[in-house]
Amino acid sequence: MSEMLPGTRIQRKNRRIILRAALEVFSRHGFRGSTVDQIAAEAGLSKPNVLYYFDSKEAIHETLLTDLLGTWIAPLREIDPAGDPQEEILAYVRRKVQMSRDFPCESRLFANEILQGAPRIEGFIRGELKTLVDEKARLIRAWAASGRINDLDPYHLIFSIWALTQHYADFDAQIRMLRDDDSEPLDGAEAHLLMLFRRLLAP
Amino acid sequence: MSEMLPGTRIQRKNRRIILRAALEVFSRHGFRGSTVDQIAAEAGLSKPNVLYYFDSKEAIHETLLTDLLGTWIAPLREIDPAGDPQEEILAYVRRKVQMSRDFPCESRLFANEILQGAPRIEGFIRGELKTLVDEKARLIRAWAASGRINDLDPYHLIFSIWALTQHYADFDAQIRMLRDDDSEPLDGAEAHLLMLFRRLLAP
DNA sequence: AACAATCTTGACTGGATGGTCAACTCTGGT
DNA sequence: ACCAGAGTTGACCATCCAGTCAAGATTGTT
Repeated sequence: MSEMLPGTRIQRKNRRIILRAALEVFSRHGFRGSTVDQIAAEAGLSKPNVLYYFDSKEAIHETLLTDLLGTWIAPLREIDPAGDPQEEILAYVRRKVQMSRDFPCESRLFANEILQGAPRIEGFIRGELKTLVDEKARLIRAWAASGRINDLDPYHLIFSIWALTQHYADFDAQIRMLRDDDSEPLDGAEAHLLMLFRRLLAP
Repeated sequence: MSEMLPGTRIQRKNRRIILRAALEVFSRHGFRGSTVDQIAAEAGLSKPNVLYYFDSKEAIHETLLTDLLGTWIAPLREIDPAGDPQEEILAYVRRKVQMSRDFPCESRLFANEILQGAPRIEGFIRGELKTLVDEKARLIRAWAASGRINDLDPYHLIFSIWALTQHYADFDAQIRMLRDDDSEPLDGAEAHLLMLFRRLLAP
């Protein structure tokens, strides 16, 4: 039998179930607004059972956040200095749209943290994220200097991509209420955003 | 003596102080995450004193939200069908940037509500806001049909304006942590956003 | 000054909530 | 079948928190 993951089969299964349920609850109500009872109910377990697998509510939250951060910056990291500038940035937009579609809860969990002033992930933002953003900003500036894309502030460009893509996950409730049909808002969004950034980036 | 506002001088003063303090607290921690004690401390009053001026924590929150909604849609309402299409939309962007600068707490309070699924303001969104958005969407579509601006989905245009402008208020903490200098991020943002929408709207 | 109305607060209550524990059940290996 | 360890939970505790209340302090009016 493989020794890949720690814990028994049941441990692995229940920890996964709890994290899934906690993500749903935390992403909607924030840390303080969520209760262990809610998480337990969502997971289909009893409260003491949830606390058998995690030391505390705080520990569940921290696990979720830590797991999240890695996947959160992966799309930005994949921007290839050797690729075509416009295509690389548009591909990044596509990856971010995809993340809003596939991981809306994760997006809201992140948004909740930032809204509160980012106390739990300040280290990540000032460290790993800032290093990466600075690096990609230099790259974009170099691309602009070579005349292959419109010359714009790379930080504001990155913030614009974040704002526009994450908005469709974070403000999903509002967007749905403002639509007549019940089509997926993100379907039209991808085309709209690609058009927007194509125009913005054209030299 | 004027009878403009209800209550005594002290009542008006303290209600204002409490609402100001509550806005600060609620906008950071959300409704469930905030305590009356926090609000009282921020206001420099005792907890029972806060509850002397408002029936409940819920009542404070509701007052804030109701006060907010009116000012929140005013900038959109001001778009003038008789004006120049591009200038009208750019002026709307400018007003929204101004709101993020002047009322960041209000923006975060709103964002918190939407993140939670907008349970308290669903009526407002489906009613007053939707009516207004639909009206302005028709206007923008007519403008596009007349060839005076780029032909794009008016709903996605409006969502883009909201996403980009509110991002600077809602994600302020992150943006500050990613900057080296300590200049006001919104200074550069306004120029960036106006450039972005000028390019997007060009026919 | 005197009085009534308004304002303020320390001490309290009841319910919610995070976390514990002892007793119980289930699982897998022999 | 048996057993040791893993998994589960009802009952419980301590703390936090919204809201109450009665008693005292302040204010405005005469």
